[in-house]
Amino acid sequence: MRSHACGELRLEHVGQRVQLSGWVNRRRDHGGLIFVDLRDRWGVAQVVFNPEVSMESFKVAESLRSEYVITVEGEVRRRLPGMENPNLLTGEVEVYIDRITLRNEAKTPPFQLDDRADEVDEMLRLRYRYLDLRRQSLQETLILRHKVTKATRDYFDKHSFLEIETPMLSKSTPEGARDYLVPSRVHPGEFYALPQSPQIYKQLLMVGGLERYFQIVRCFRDEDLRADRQPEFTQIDVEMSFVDENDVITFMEGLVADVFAKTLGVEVTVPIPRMSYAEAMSAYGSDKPDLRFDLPLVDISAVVKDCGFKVFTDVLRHGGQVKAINAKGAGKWSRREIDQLVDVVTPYGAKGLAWIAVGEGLEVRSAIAKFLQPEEMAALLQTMQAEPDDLICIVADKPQIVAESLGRLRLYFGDRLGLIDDSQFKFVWVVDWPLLEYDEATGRYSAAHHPFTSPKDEDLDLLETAPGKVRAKAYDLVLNGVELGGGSIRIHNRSVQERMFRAIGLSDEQAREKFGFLLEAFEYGTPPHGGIAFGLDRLIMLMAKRDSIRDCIAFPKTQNAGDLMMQAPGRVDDEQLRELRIRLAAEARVAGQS
RNA sequence: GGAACCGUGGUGUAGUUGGUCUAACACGCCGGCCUGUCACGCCGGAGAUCGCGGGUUCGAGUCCCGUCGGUUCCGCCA
Repeated sequence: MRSHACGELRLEHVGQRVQLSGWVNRRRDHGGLIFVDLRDRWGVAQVVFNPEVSMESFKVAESLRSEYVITVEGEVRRRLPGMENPNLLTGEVEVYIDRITLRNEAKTPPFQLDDRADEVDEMLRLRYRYLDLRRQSLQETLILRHKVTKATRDYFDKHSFLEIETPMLSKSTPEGARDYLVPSRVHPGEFYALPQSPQIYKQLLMVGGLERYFQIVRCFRDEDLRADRQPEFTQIDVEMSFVDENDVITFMEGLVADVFAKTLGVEVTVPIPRMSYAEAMSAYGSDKPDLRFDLPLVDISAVVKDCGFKVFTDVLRHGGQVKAINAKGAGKWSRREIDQLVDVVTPYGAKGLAWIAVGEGLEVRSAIAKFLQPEEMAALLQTMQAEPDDLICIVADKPQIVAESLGRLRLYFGDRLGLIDDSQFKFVWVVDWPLLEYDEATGRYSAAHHPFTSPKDEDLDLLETAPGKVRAKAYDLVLNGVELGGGSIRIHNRSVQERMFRAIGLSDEQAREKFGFLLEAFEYGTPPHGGIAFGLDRLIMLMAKRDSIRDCIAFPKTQNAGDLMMQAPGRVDDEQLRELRIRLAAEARVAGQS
């Protein structure tokens, strides 16, 4: 049905007879002459219907409408001088049509399938996703996605990795995200869980001697959605034997550099800088710092420790800290604008936001000025390297709250003050993560990464004495303030794994029940191993400069995990439920009546 | 579980404090004219009980409550 793609026609094809198939992108009817922009995946070509060339084709062309599907044949000609269209790659030529076959008519689409559709309500576009997909901007991200996975497979293949599939029907494990469950018909009352990640399988592949594994694999987490979180998403999943942290990091830097070079033509400088978790939290108030701009958090505890402002001194007396950021240029903002900044930090637990606006000659405008001695204020300004028009924002609280609220305020200023250069790709490895984090709700420690992460050798014996101080052999790759993925060197020794389980409050009995097969496997000569997983959807989102991973997935779900096109999820027949021995609770039955 | 924002012809928007709103504009759609357009042009036309339900009021697109859908965020996401 085609000899050429619409988008590939060039001057070199002039004089050739071609057959094209595609959609009517636009029709321009001049009465005695009709132009049609014919579109396929490869682009757009102008085809011309002239009654002097073919009255029969011309008659058909008069009835064409947007999105009609046609096949046309004719001769490629160079456009008349002055009639070229420089906006079109095919703009120097056009095809004079003498045969046309109407393959299918089309209803008028519910929205116009051009760039203007970016403004159309996403709800409508998701209901007609198959129409939205015809648009160039969406096709571009899917093409990029293909190129990225292709480059990824090539890279791993070149380094003798094996792509190995792991089960989708798996088992629910404690900890981690909520599982998607699949009822078993054969085992009434029992459920499979869809994998949150193939974590244990890939470790067992290492026990199985496969040495180098990767998989581009779907993962499922039944948690609430965000712009960068879908209930099903894709990971580039990797595991290697006989490696340490440095090996995995270096290897993945090679992948990133290779993929960016081959798909975007962007050179990623390796090695990618590394930053400890402690440093990231302290300087940027985030475990995924956006390094496209500076604006660091500065500890001013020492400067204000004896000042007259009780809020600061009380916090410091109770083990808190006082930190500040210096927003260049925001010192000129109105009182009203500055006062609204407090709304940025209160959702993260900050009880308030103190600020100092710096004017010409370093005179200050601030509600807390009266609590500070002149020399304290001078020291503060010097610590913050204050200049005219600066706005110094201060939060005093527990370290965690200070970090999070000032970290968010930093991002807010980065956006508001235009500090972010969108064209950049700023990578950073965050390393030396804590192994465990204390959960105030349960009064227990839980795994910060996952319970198979190896402690640093030198911290191993803190596991029982000071669990919060143990650092992990874990690493996250961060790009432009987004967590691209993370991994770790794993525990490969039964006794260490048992100590880890105990540290997170799992009894030996529970550990054996849930992970006995893993503990047993560790007794059969398990090699040291480690790995990582990258979020493919997020990677594409960042590479394509999109704000949502929905733009990088062919058929994404809405915030309440629904599919507006398929109307999934949906009710099932009573018979299906009977086979599964499942009976709906009363509230589920009522909710389903619609 | 919580907070905020959005919902007006097919699409995108306008609609000031409730009152010629008998709902406007652009695009699209339909019909007519047009042989060099390329977001073609010109002329004409159709198309909306303002998401849904209640309330306040003499009067609601506009105010209030609820509900549905969507988005962003908090919690959650080892």
